[in-house]
Amino acid sequence: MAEQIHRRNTRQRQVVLEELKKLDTHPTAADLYELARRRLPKISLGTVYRNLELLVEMGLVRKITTAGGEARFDTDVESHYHIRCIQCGRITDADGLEQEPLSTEIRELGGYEIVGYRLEFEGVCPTCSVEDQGERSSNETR
Amino acid sequence: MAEQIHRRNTRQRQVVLEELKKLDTHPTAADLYELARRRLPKISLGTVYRNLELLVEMGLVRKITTAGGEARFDTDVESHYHIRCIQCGRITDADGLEQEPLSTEIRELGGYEIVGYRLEFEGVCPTCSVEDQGERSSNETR
DNA sequence: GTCGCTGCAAACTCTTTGCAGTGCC
DNA sequence: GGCACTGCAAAGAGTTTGCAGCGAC
Repeated sequence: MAEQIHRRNTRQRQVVLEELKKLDTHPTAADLYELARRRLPKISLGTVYRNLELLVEMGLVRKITTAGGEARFDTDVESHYHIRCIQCGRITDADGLEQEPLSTEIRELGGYEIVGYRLEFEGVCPTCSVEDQGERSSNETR
Repeated sequence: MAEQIHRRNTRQRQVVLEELKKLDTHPTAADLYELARRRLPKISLGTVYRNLELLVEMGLVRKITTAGGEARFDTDVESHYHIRCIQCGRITDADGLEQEPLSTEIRELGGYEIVGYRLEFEGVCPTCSVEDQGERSSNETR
């Protein structure tokens, strides 16, 4: 269980991690694929996924799974909250609010052994907020 | 925008809602499809999805999108927290903890206009907890 | 009779996986 | 040189959608 797994330091893995570190925008796997492809035109999406998974296992990357669907990735491994734009899905760090450790009172809930929690704020990002103003006329229910 | 949309009260819609009301287990669309099929053998999964979407729009059903992937559904429209089993994905209501209204201080965060938040507890459900005990030998990393 | 809804199947999005070849250690 | 990793492509899960016919109102 605690056996050391051998990992190679491949160019693909380096590039994925480097591109992710450059950003603070919480890109999706597809975003990173596009960025990595500029440097390694033959890299495949499967490789990006496999490397992100490994990097998460190695503790270098955090995978953010929000209500929006696609997973997003982050090199800031420290725990912090996220804000999700309910219109475009963009994820931003909630700076200023540090994630509080789980209350020791909440170790058991509904028969579950509680190990953590995820808090996610929902809102409208500045970009979508501006677009809303301009789209008042062509508004649709869906 | 506020125009009245005419909706028919179809058998399929009734059955989906009735089956959902019977449960407090937060079934997935596929679960409801199976249940509905016992009463309407020809119902299609697409119809279940379409009706769930309509019922959500009508405010009769809540859609729960957790970190786990599949959406789950609930007729308890009142806001409350959920606990997700990190092993089997089961969702349970966090009884006893009422969802607190969003603090008036948090109306703006990182440039976002904040409209809400979602809090989800993570833990191991009673069933998986028991299984863990019995599977200590055949444990795998993945 | 109208048109919202249905069943069916195909399509779509995101992610994972099987395989044969490649290149890191 | 072994084998972790790659590119490619196909498969998989969950969900949506186009279409012709059906049935609630």
